[in-house]
Amino acid sequence: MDDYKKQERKKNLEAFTRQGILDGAIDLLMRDGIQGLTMDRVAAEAGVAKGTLYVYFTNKEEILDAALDASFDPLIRELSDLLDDDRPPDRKLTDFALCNLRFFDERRELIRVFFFDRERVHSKKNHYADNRYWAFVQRVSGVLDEGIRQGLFVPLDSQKAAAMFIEANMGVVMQRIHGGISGDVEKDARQIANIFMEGLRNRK
Amino acid sequence: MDDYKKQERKKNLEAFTRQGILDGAIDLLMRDGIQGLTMDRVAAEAGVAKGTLYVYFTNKEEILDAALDASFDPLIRELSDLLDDDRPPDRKLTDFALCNLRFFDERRELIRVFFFDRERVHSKKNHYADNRYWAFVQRVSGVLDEGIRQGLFVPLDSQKAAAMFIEANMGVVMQRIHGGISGDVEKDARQIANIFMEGLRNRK
Amino acid sequence: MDDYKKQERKKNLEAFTRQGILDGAIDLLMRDGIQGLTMDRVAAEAGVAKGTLYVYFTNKEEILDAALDASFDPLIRELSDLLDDDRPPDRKLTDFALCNLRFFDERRELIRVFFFDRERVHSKKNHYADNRYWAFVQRVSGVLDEGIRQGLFVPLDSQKAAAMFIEANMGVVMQRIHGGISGDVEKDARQIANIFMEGLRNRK
Amino acid sequence: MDDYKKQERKKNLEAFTRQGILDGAIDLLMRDGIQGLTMDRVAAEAGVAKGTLYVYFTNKEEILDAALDASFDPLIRELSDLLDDDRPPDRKLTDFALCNLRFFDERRELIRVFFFDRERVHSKKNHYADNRYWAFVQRVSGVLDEGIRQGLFVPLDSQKAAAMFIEANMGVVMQRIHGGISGDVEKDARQIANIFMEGLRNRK
DNA sequence: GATGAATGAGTTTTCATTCAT
DNA sequence: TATGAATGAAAACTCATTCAT
Repeated sequence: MDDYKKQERKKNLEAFTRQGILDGAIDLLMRDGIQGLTMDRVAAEAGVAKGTLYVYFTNKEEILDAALDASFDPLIRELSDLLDDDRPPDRKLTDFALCNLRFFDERRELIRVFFFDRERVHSKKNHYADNRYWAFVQRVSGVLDEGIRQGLFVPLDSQKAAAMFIEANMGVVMQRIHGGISGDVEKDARQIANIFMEGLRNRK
Repeated sequence: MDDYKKQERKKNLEAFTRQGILDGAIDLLMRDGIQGLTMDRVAAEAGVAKGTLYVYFTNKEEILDAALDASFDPLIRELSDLLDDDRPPDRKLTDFALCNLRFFDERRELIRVFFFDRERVHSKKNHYADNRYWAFVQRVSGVLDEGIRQGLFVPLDSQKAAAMFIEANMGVVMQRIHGGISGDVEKDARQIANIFMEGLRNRK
Repeated sequence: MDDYKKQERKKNLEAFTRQGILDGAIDLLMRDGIQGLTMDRVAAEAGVAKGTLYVYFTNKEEILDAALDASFDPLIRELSDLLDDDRPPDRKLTDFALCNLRFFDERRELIRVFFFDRERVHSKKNHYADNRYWAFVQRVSGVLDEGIRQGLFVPLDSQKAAAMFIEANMGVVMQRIHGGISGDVEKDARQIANIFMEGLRNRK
Repeated sequence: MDDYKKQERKKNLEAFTRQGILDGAIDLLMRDGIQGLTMDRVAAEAGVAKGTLYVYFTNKEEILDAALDASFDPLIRELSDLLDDDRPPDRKLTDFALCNLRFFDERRELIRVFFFDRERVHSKKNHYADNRYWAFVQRVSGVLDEGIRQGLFVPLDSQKAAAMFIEANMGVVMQRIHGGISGDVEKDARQIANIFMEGLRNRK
């Protein structure tokens, strides 16, 4: 076996162990929340020795960060794709809401993590997840700007509206979880987008 | 000194120490977040011995709960009063937003605690703060129902809309804090209420 | 009121408070054992302030000692009277056992205290309860000596036999408590005395 | 080194540390009694960090239990063997007493622990040491039953007699310790068994 | 690289005792 | 004398991290 292949294999093996640790951490995170994430348990869950964790990560925080990243990755990717393509702005908002609702319906434990993550976020500058959050605010704000430019939406502070929109989504997610997920996702998603686009006002 | 006065004074003294502990806890909470709240630090901050904490509170959880309660008490009271009086529903929404924005502008550290509280909340049934949160969802939902009854708003799932509205407020709060509190409060408050009531749609 | 009367009254009052504290301690002792005896609880039980305990007793140990003394006082007195009067030695042994069994049947919580007291006893020289225990060994030993002198019992090391006899009583007490107090007291008492006096040997 | 050996060595090392902790705990127990058994001191005595204790035992109670077990193990084993073999019943009683006396002569501090253990025992159901105590009562009771069957002993409540016998042993142990261990063991053991078998009565 | 035994600083909690009023 | 608020030393337990193998 030549050196290149050897190195390749090694790299794969490493990636494999690293992923295993991360998977264990994510499982733990979804099961017991951030408080339940101890190095002992991560090691046990991943089936490696405690010391091994420190071979792949410098400390607990790094594992936590990576696990959080990985947890939200499917959502992030989906939302990203959605915002990237060429649907009309109003459609994008509805689909954005739909994605959110679906994601948390299936992973309701993550809502806790989501909020907690923000708590961590604000205690430490330049946190990755934080950046990601604000990146989404930016992008939704871009969608709104696009709608404004197209004359679809009224001119307004699109950044604030974007933040509002994202949070409003979380509000409905919490409502759904709190109430045992009543009502179908599509209807709720439409309502979110609707209120944002049409408002509550009855124009008869 | 007669007995009544003595007892009165004692009661005041007691309340004083208790409040001191609570103040210390709140300060700590706002400075370092929930993770920074240790009994040692609370005692130091309040200028009492560690044991004294246990004279006034049965355990750490009680202090935390009381501190959280106390932190949000001014906001809760203000919002409560506001929702109770006889303004028209649309005005209530604007004022609600205004209160929120003002409160967190001045106590921006509390936003972290606010979110974290919810994290704690969902891991433990029947938490007080949780009840308080959902009580507000209920009351805002009541305002919406009133507006619907008056023909002011279109009929919709008022509970979900209420949750959306409250969260949307938090979204703007975070925006303001993130961006260094740009723009005046009234304008932002009006925008929140506006989007909810009128929507984004440009009707030319 | 003259000075004498005043002082008398004071003394009575003092004795009254002291007794109240002791009564509270005894109740606590019987309810929760020695581990459950804290100064806080004694004060609450006695209906006085914590500080007051230190007016009447120098420290916790003194209260504990006094309470233990008082707890076993009825037993001590009864056994004392019994050993003092002029029954024949063999009768004394039976009656001794009977007293023991009856006492602990009604106050089974004290058996724990009894054993624990010995634990405390041996960790500290010259403990009162300890002395009392050995005093009883002495007196039972005296009864045996009397029986020996009368030609009733065979000559033997009466001190050791006395200790054996007292402990054997405790053994049956524990048996009774363990088995839910089966069999009547008189029969058990007679058996204890019998075995000691007649032995197990079958002489056909 | 092959895998088997490695694992073997590891197991030994582990057992070694565990035993070291236990030895420390036992020493402490014999020196200062149960009250003197704190995790800090056990760690210091065993020459390990406090945290290490929790690697090998889940909590203090487990250490205490294990230490008590280990302390009495030699006695338990010896008594067990003795009761198991085929000596005649009366011989078994004498030998039982002899074992007891010898054991506590050499480890006189354990007598405190022995009694205290019973205190703990009765405050908590299904404690191991408790079972062990009552198991011995059962087995001695079996010896008595055997003697009765053989026509050696008079028919009586063998359970109660067994409890008496065991406690009587403890009485003599305490006597010996109290009096500075006067008289030789054999004589005392014989006396215990004798009183039980022959009684005190002088038959001329 | 992988291990896992060992660590020890940090955390919550208890409670006998003191002392100013 | 009586009070009870305040104390602080001491106890049990946790867990991220290190390091020799």
